[in-house]
Amino acid sequence: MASPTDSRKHAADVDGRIAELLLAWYDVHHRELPWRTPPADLKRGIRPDPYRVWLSEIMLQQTTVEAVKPYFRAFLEKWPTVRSLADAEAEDVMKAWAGLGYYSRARNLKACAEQVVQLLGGRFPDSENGLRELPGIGPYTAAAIASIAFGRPAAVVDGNVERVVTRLFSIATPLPQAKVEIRAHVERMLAAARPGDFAQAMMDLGATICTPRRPRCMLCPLRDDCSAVAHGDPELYPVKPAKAEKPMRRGAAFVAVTPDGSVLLRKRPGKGLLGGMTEVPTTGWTSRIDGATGAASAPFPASWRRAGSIAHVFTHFSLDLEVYRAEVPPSAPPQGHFWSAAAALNGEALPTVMKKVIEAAIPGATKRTR
DNA sequence: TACTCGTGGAA
DNA sequence: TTTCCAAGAGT
Repeated sequence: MASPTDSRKHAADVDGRIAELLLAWYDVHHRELPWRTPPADLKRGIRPDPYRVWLSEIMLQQTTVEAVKPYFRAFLEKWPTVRSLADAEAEDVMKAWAGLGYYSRARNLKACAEQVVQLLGGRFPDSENGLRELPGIGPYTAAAIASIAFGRPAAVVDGNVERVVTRLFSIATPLPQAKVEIRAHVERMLAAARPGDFAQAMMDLGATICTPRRPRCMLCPLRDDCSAVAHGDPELYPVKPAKAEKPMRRGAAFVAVTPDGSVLLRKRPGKGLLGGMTEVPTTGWTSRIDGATGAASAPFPASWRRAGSIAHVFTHFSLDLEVYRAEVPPSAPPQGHFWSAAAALNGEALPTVMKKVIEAAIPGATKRTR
């Protein structure tokens, strides 16, 4: 009969073996990503640039690697250092972020860069607690930067880690209640000497092997230690609560265009949905409309004609917008509005939903180069 | 704790 | 077509 002490020692052995297997797999199978310092470089003493680690982690929040890549490259080209980003115009940052979604991240990104430069001498904090003080950096991102950029043994728990760990240990507790238990497991496995590689290895495993659907268990380095593989179906984990149904919202959008192709735009409020981004004039997005009501709610009288409609899906609601177009002579813009020249349209801080609206009214308008 | 907050790709 | 959901944070 094993004593409690023996039991704990056995558990520690298992955790240590898992970390070693995972790191050995990562050395061979790690993904090569623009923001990543590969393990061979780390072993040669090359240190990651905290600015790049931070920038990538903010962009990667709830966003796929493939979506982030071009934005990461563009940001690094425009603003190679945290100081250059701190000195940037906020509007230029929003323009560069347009299309990536979750626009509060862009506002917090700029605010964070300013704090790092003005309050911290241009250097990111090297501890979780220090990082947590900065805007846009929560529990996950603080742990990720501390471990990847500074080699701190922080427990990095993201969606990948939640999936890998709940499967490894058959944790049936639903998220988010299971987070405490997941974190405890990660902290025990962390004893390894390579915290940053361990975190990135867990994420690579989750992204390429231990996937949400149809996990490739036959290729998994942790297969022999995985409780879900041994006892049942890995796809059962993690257990998540049922999601709420998305309500439908409706509205009308108005694209006023001059003979030379300029389009009337305005800025949305700084906070909330699409905060700080640019849009064409629209009605509210709650009421059901008909054509007469739509044209009557335009920003000014004009010969508005239906140009079609667009559908867009946000995180918590779906939106149908009727699109109206009017040819108007050049004039002073209404209060709070501005004209964007045809050649400048593509560079505006237009979220995807607004590019859809403008495309419906003026095909090709947002795809022209400046 | 429970909402809010985007987008596009995969199955 | 529908559904899921991706390196979460702020309130």
